[in-house]
Amino acid sequence: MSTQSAVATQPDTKQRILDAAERLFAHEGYNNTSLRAITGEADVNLAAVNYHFGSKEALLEAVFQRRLVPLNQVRRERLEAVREASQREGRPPGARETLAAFIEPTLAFRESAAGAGEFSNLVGRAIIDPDDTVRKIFLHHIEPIFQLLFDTLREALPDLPPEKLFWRVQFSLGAMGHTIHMRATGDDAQKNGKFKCLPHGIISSCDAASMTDMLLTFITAGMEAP
Amino acid sequence: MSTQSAVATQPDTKQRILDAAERLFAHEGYNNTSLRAITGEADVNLAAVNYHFGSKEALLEAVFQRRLVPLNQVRRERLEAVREASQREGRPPGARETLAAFIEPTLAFRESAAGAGEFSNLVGRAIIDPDDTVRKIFLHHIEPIFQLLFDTLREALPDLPPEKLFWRVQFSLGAMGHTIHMRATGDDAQKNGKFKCLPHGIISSCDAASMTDMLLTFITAGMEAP
DNA sequence: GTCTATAGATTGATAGAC
DNA sequence: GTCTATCAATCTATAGAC
Repeated sequence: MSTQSAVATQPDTKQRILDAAERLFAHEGYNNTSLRAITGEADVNLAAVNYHFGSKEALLEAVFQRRLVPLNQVRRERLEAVREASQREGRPPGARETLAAFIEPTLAFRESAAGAGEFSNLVGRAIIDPDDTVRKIFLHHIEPIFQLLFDTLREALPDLPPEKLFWRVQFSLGAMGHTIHMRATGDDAQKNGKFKCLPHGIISSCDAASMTDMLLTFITAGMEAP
Repeated sequence: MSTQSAVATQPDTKQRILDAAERLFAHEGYNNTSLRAITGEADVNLAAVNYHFGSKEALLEAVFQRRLVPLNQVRRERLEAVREASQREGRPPGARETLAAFIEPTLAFRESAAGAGEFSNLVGRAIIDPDDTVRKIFLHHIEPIFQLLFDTLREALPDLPPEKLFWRVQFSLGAMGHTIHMRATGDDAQKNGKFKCLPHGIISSCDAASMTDMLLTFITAGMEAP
């Protein structure tokens, strides 16, 4: 990406590490993924990680950075479009369109770029991941956009006390994170019988569009509850 | 608990290990908690874990077993009370009372017994924990009660297609798990500035009663959405 | 039942040849 | 930039004295 002189030997080593790390972090979790697993899957040398990124934690940060910057850009544009439309038409923003502006890019991101689906799982995991390392890096990235979401929702639901709004947003994030994570592991899970909590052998179609719609319907109703 | 002859030297070693493991698993996560940390906190010897429980995984199972059996008993009784009342009065069960029968014991358990609060955090974590070990043991315990919850909700919401109901229950569990986990880490988080996503310095009162009420209001509205 | 000591495996990270 | 070899730390689990 940088020097002009280089006819670099393996121009995609960094990318391959990022892709493998993204997939494994999303699938196995940060703490359960060893550098050896990553370099093995990326088919690069073990030492390459520390050469290119410096440490495992810095690699995680790079994984987030690569996807979250453009994703947050989309979310920001959509949230600001919602606010501008509401100002232009002299009405408060709708709760559902506001939530959609935040959530749809997250779930749709899965189809947007090769490998982005794995990252979408990682986001779903990061929202709920109890681990401090993952949580800290992730929160740092979403904090500004979360603030914008919160402010827009305050306009959409002016009668809701801010404290209640805060918790309802948390409920929504929990639902979203858990949903993405279940989608991520769902395919394996059904084969492995890990999905035994799915009663009566119901097989759920979980295409992005219908999932997003169901989730938005659910949390919009919850958000607008009296 | 077993032999009658023993004047056991440290009758509470097992309990102390269980308590320490419960607290650390809930607070740090299963994979991030070493046996050394547990035995250090419990002030017992490292080898005592394997002597009393056999392995780290068996210890986790024992931690779940100790609390989940009585907790599920309460949930079962409350869910069956809801069903009986509905049959007796010739009406379908209410969505909110059904959800409350499942969720209230989980969040109220915190105040019920000494140390149970820690376990409540562990449950919140287990619902959403991506780790397979935790998830598998936990799912095995809640599967029957989950089935009962699902069946009762089907009666409460007969017009909702089962597939949609399934996902809405998942949304609710995600919201609940995330909520418990945030409550668990919230106190530390506010001090450490980890709660930076909390906009404008809003301090949320998170006593069990108001949290449960807010959560139930949210997910009941979501569950009853058209 | 409790303890010390240690085996045996895995981890993140690094030094140095090429 | 890539590789081998290895360090130092950590982990779960166990053997055996007391």
